[in-house]
Amino acid sequence: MNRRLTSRGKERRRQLLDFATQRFAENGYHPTSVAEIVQGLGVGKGVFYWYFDGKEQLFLEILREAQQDLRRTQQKAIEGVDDPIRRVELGIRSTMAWSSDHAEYYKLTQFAMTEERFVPALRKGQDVAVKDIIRHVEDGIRCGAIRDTDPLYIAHSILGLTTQLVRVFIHERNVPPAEVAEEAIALVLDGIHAGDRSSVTSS
Amino acid sequence: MNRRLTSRGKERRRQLLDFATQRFAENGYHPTSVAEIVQGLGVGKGVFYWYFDGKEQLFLEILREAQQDLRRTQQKAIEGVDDPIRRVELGIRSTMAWSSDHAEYYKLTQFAMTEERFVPALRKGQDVAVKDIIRHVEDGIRCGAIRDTDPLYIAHSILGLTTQLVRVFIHERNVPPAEVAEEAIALVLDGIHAGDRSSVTSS
DNA sequence: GGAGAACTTGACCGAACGGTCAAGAAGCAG
DNA sequence: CTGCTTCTTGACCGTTCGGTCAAGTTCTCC
Repeated sequence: MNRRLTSRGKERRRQLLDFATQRFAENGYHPTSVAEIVQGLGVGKGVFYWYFDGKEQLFLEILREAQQDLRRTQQKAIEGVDDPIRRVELGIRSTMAWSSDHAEYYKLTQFAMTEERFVPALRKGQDVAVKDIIRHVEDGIRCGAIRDTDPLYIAHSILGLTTQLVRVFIHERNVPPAEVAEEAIALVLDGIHAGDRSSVTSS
Repeated sequence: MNRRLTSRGKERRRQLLDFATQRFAENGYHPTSVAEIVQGLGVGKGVFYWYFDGKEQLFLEILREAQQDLRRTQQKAIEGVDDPIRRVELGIRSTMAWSSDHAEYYKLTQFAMTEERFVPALRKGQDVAVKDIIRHVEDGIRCGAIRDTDPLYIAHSILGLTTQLVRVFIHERNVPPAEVAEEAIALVLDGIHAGDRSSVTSS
């Protein structure tokens, strides 16, 4: 579906994307019908199919946009920083901030993983994220700042720990993202063991 | 729906639960219809509604059983062990083993989080898991083996890191669970920083 | 063997879904 | 105003879904 859109058209498309995202996140993909989406905007059903091929394409579009936006945010956050540990730190911090601003997107990802047809789109995004982290981790290993373990494990550990803390503390408990980021970074860098190895945890 | 079931009845119920679990995991909850489930067992539709109130109750039942089974496995694994770090370790190890044997449940959990009506059931299970971990963490803090950070953060960090490694390495890459457990434990205990603090990582 | 409980059948139902489309309104360029 | 594209309407369609139920079969126990 590639249509020439006027500025009014682009605006409509945005409205549809935003409202659908909100409803999908609040109530789930399947329980949210196309009829509900267009009713929510007070327009006819044809509007929806003017801008999108169907419900599925709309959903994929939402995923794609979110992945793109998060990655841009992360890259902006670490640009100009060389220290690999620092880059991981800033990546976590910016992810927490972004996730706090885009709570809706989390549930969409969760759901997407449960239906085969959405998995490929999702995997694409995660692969990019992991590749990004791995680059920093490998730099860190090379310069001796990070333990010499398979970077893939490390990258996914960071991803998993971060994701869970985002869900539980930011989305479910409304803890400020900066605060959660501090804890996440401390745990990522030094684990749960007692005995500080003085990670440079600037605040 | 509380029916007196003969042994034949119990067997049927099991078949329905198992087959539905498999299909939900493979293809998603919504795309799997009740009709498909009963066809898969070669029985009439009435059979389904003899044993369950509906599709939703069936799904909740599957979740409940899985949570119960995992917890029993964990408790069996740590019984008789006193050292808190050791208990966390064994908890992770048994979780990895169980997850490897029950790959289907992972996707079900993912999905359940995306629809409001399933969240309460899920939360109940997670709360129990967190409470279990917290008990060990508090013991660990008390005896100085674990850093003095909010146990809630630590518990969720462990949960999140473990969950992610399970998904990526056990479910997606078929790495042996024992191997993944080793990495998880090392990362949980000591973080990603270089410089071993000689966690007693027995193999 | 008889009675009642446990189980099974499958046609059927109303509702809801994603999606289509002929028709028309609104905006804009010439 | 004319003609073209963009945008909007909402009735309508075929399909599928979760769920019901009257009827029939099988099991159990006395």
